[in-house]
Amino acid sequence: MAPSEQPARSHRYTAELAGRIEGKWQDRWEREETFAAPNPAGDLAQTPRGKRATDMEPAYFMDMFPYPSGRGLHVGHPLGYVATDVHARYNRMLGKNVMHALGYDAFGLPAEQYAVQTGQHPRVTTEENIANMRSQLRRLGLGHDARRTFATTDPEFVKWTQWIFVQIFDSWYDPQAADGRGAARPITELIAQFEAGRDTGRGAWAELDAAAREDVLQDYRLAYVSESPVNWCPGLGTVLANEEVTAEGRSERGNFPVFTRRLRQWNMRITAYADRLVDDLDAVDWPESVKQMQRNWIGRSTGALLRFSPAAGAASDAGPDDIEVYTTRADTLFGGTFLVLSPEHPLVEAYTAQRWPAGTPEPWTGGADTPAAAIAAYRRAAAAKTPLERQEGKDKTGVFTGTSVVNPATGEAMPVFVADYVLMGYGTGAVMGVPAEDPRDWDFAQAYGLPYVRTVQPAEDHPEDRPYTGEGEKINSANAEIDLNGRPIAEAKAAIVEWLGERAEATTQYRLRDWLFSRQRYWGEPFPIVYDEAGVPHALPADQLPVDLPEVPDFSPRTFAADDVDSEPEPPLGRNADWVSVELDLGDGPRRYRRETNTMPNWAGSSWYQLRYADPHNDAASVGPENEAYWLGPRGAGDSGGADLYVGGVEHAVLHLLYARFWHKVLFDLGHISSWEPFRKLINQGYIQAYAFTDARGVYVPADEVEEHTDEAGNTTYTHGGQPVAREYGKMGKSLKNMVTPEDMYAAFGADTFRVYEMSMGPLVDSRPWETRAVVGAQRFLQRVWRLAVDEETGETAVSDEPADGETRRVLHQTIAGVREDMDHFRYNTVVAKLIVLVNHLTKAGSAPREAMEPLAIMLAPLAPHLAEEIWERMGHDHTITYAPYPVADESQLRAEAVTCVVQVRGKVRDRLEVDPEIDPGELEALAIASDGAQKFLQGAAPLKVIVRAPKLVNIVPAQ
RNA sequence: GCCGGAUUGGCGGAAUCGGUAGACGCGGCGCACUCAAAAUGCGUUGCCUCACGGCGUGCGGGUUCGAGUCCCGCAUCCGGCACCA
Repeated sequence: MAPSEQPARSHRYTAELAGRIEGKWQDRWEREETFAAPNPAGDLAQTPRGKRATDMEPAYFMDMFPYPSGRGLHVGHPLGYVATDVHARYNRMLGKNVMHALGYDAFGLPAEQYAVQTGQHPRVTTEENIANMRSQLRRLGLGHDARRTFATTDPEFVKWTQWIFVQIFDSWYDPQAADGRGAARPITELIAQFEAGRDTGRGAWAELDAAAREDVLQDYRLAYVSESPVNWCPGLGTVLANEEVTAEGRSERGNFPVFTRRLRQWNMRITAYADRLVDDLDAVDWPESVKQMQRNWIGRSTGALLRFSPAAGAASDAGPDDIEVYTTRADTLFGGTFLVLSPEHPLVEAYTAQRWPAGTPEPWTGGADTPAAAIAAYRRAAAAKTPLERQEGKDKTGVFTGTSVVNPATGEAMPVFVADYVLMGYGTGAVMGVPAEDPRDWDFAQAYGLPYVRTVQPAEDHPEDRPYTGEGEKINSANAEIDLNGRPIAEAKAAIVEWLGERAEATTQYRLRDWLFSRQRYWGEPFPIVYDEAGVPHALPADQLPVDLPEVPDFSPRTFAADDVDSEPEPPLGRNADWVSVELDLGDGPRRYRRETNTMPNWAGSSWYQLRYADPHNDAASVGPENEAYWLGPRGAGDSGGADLYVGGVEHAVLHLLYARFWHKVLFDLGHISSWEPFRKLINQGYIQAYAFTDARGVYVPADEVEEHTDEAGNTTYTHGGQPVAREYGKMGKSLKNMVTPEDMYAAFGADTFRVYEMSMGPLVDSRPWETRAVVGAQRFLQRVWRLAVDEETGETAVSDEPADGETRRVLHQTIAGVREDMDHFRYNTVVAKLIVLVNHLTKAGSAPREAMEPLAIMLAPLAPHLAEEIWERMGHDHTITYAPYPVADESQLRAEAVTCVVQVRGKVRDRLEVDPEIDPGELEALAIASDGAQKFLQGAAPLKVIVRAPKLVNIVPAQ
């Protein structure tokens, strides 16, 4: 519209004016380095504000940093960033030294795939995407310390990622260290122990050559190469960590089938930290659900290893080794009627008999003439199954080995089977079959006609034809030496392990597997590892880092048909022969080495970036000790240390968050840092979801063109171009044609309105639907604030220096008290509601006293920082509102002159009284009983009982 | 199957110490201003009932003077794990 049309309202708070105000303050914050937080030491110790870090309480708030994809943001992406920004701004006003910055997690497949398509180097694409994302986010007014930003792809950052890898490679887990709790120690300490005579398991250390010594060390290093079963994904052309494989046995990325193959790959010995990763969850303030997911993922279980010997005469002539099984129910040994080996178990051959024993039931043989033939066929079939197929249907199958072991408790023979319901990857890969107390063993016993013996008295209503896994007294569990009958399960477990002596050992097992750490990709960190002629890996010293990515003719991973099980991984870095073969001096003169050609997984950079924000330019250390201790260090006994707040999506509950905890603990053990957890408090923000609409063909139509209709019966229907469409609810995105972008919001309302709306929609942790038409509510609120402070006709400041009236003071101080409380608990939705109440009161009162407007501006500043700065300045302040002290409620102003007391009869409200807040309870009781509402029920009679909660409530119970 | 979490008006949500259920916002309805519209302001808005009044926090029980809130049982939905011995 032309200005001449509406001269009277030329100073209205429109999207256009908001945009001007926002740009002004964003420029000024940048120019003045408003959000620069001083470090105690190093290059970031000085800031324009001149405050010293050591004079302030540190507060470190983090977001899960973004992957700078080229696809652009939608309104859901900034939710967490706005929340941490609100929290950070609030804490600055409480006088804390707030560190808040944002980096970029920039290695990964999308940039690589884009590079493959365009031929452009992924670094170019990545940097463009980062620049683009940075400008998109700048418009939100996030108060980040720009000096602390970085990308995981920056050579300076890669250098320290590689350095940390070397630390992990050059250490082992000493279970004796840290007073028996266990800790990572330098590998040199282990070598010294071997030199002093510690058993290597492969002969005397002094007699071993370099390659043999390295073989020994590889069993201890926290980063090691091993040939072991891994998840090979031909469709992606790379191997994957267990955490990256779905329950269906497919890749989380791309949904390709994943196969188990034995390959030589890098691993991280995260299993060494299993106990601490479980136990230390008690020290952090995280959502219980995430803690539970991590506990489940680590899967600690306590039980016992039991050893079974071959039955005399039944075994092959060779006399095979004992079979060790893991069980959590050692108490059920008397009910063990058979034994099962996983198809991959190393003792399968040794237990395979020459011929079927006389009387072997037909189903046990799998129809084969000899045990060897039956087992070979069975193993072949098992190997061809994907993990998914292996668990599908859960029908138990297996074949008899022809051999039996002896049950040490009963003396009975237990036939040994091979069956694929037993997994090689857990426990010992062998289980004792106890049909009566295990549903899986029950199913197998049913299928193969094996007997069962109950060893726990089932509950009375328990059906006879079911296994019983509940509590109860032991039965049928006695022999000449031990009698468990009548005892509870827990006691029986301990007793049986003790009785078995040499044949048993109490132990702990974990579901967690070591972390497969190498990938066959281009766009990742190269390993800081070279191999000598003997194939011995050598870590590169810090002064030779970073190892930069080589130029290669083709970035793409070599992928295969999704079901091509026999394909071999082929790392793209191997395509540059000049890079792979290198001459280096690692302390013993220049020699020729071959570089490791795998790259690190995506998770590497995010496993330690929480440290780098604290000291982003340090080129002598990943993080300087003084800066780490200040920002992340423990603040008292029992405190783990770590960032004060970490906000991000719950999808990283077991991947990133487990890896980051693991690396953090290794660095702690090695003495590089003082904190032993990376994140003290974790909040998982909810998702913003959106409605999408499909036409009669099931094709998505643009959601912003859909019209809503409500008929007289109140039914709502939707049409697009006059045709009915169906509504569904889900993610926001281009493919569902329901994407709303932050830019749309800036253009229509301004960034402050967008921020306020996102914070007011509901609790941070809940998911909620996006509704563009509701954003106007936030805009109206900010417009009212603006109108209180600024005359819309003249543009003059409208704040008065007259004192506020009593009622305004009361509302103001109630608001301050409530808002503070809510801010402390991240309840931003109710903060907004309370500020609206205050603003509505001032609007209704028709006055804007400075006494109320200044606290209002400060309370509004974390949520709508640009508008708050603008009116703060117009109220005569030269300095940014960022560090204005947060208001404190004056208790003496909170008391009202009268309060409403409800009069209840049998808990139902029957009357209301206006009373003095200080009223005497006895007086209030008399007033309540005399009230019309109460007398209607009492009719003059004395009440049976009266509960008085002065001054708010009286509940009367009449006599009848 | 196991483990977490949820269920409150047309919609998002408040009430978290057992004490006025529905704050605040969207949407709806009405009014003012306006030639008109937008914007803004004011009023109203859980359901049933003309009203008096009654009923209401997923369902069924219980504890209590009083229950959205605590206890027992059930249903539905969301998330995670799932042959882990």
